[in-house]
Amino acid sequence: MTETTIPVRVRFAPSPTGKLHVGGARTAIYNWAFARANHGTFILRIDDTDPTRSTDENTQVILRAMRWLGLEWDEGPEVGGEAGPYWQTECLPLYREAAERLVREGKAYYCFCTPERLAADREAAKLRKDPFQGYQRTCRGIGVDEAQARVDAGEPHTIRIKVPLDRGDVVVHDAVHGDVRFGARELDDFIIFRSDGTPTYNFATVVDDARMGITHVIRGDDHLSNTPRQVIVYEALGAPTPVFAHISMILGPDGKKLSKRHGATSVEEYRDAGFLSDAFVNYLSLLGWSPDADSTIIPRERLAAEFSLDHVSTNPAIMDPKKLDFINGEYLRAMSDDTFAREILLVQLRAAGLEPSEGLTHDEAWYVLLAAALKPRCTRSSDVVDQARFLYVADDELAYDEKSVKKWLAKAGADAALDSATAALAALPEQDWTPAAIEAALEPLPERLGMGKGKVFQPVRVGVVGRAVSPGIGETLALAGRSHTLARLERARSLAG
RNA sequence: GGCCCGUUCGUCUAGCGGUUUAGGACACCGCCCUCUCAAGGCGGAGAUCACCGGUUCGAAUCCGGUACGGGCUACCA
Repeated sequence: MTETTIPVRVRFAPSPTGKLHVGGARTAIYNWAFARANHGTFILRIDDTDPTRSTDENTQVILRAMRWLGLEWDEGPEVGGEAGPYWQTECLPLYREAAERLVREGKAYYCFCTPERLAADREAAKLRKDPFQGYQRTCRGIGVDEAQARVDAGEPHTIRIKVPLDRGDVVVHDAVHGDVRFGARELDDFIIFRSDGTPTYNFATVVDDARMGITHVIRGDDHLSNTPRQVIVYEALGAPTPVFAHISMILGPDGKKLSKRHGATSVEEYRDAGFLSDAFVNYLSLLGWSPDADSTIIPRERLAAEFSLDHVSTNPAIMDPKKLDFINGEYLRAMSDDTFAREILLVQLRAAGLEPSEGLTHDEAWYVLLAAALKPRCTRSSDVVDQARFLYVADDELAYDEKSVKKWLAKAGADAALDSATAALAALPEQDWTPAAIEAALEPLPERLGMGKGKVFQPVRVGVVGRAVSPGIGETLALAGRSHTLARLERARSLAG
């Protein structure tokens, strides 16, 4: 992007009023990637000024989600930094000081209008069809001494910013939208400090962003209209305005704002559903950004190296779960069998209670074989559980899928297929019980029986697996083991017609 | 009401005035591979670039308007 003379400092500032949503996650990813691509600093700040909705638990959930996403922050909670505090609730005195300083400097003033009065003014403006329905600057003319006296007397008051009368249009320099112009008449003297002594969002974030030396504010589109207000605050504070970058929203499949009724919305739900952090980050980063015309799989190193604001698209993106599945499958398949066995198989099987939490039920080679067999058949990590389940039930407790039995076992010829397969397999000694040897043993049977391959192999598969779908027959039987295979074939024989 | 933003295959996008019969990916369809299901390979269909006008020799690309969607306009963030 543009070359910057000062080092890049960006921040992600979630409100702990809920879990980390996919929209917030993408904002975090862009901030992180932008910092990395520009050798800058990525700051995490907790915007918890809303005490009624913010909770420590949510904060923890967000930190955990950030860690899971692999978005390590350089400054912020738990890691500290020069520009702290990184929690807005710890900055309350700072906001107060800043606001009072502005009052002293004549850049802000006390307002004694009651909410009722404001509502009435707004109503009146609407009635006379005044295009401007903002604050009428009622208290702007009150003398400094009088205002101070009323404040000292305990009269409820807010503090409002004083937009300079000679301030022209505000032009926001946005790295993704270009220059956006807001008419000077639209700006009103908005509240920066509430009567309860807390700062408003538009004030607190600017105080913090200025204090932290944020150079680029990358955030959701919903803040674009607030930006001119914030620019006024920067100017009052005498702080340089950062570059802004407003990114679009993420929508549900129906084109409406993403919400619970669309299914999973929080990062941890995706984690729990068996998505890989790398794949999830890859998918989300592509929702509104692309490095070139034809890349889909973008490792986070590449994202961190190539991310740039001028390739961020302006239009909202609809979340497509199918593509997420695809990308996740790609990452799964890209893993080595060994890694897949250790990080996916074992973890998932243990979570499902199939593998003991300590020790293993099979030897290492077995897991690698299982990994190789299952890897191309999974889109989510958790898919391995269902596919491996037949390997973890007792022979006499294996459940048979009704349709598969009907289609393959309860058919004429199935008995002959099972008998000859059993004979061929029984002749295979334990030490030769490998996928290749099993396939070699089974290979001549169809011709010998004068049957199609499916007619021979499918009854065997259903007999051992309980259903008609599994990895290749050699791998499947090798994984099941010799004795289990023979026991199951014998049991299946009774179901064959 | 006012202000602001957005609109390229179903979806994510490439595209920055001629290189475009608008490219890629997911999804979809077909074929190949094949003992099933995947994976993989090959191919196909799919977008009058929201609409209307203008600028230009030439526009998806620039300008204006309209429609639709979204945001802000709060003592929410």
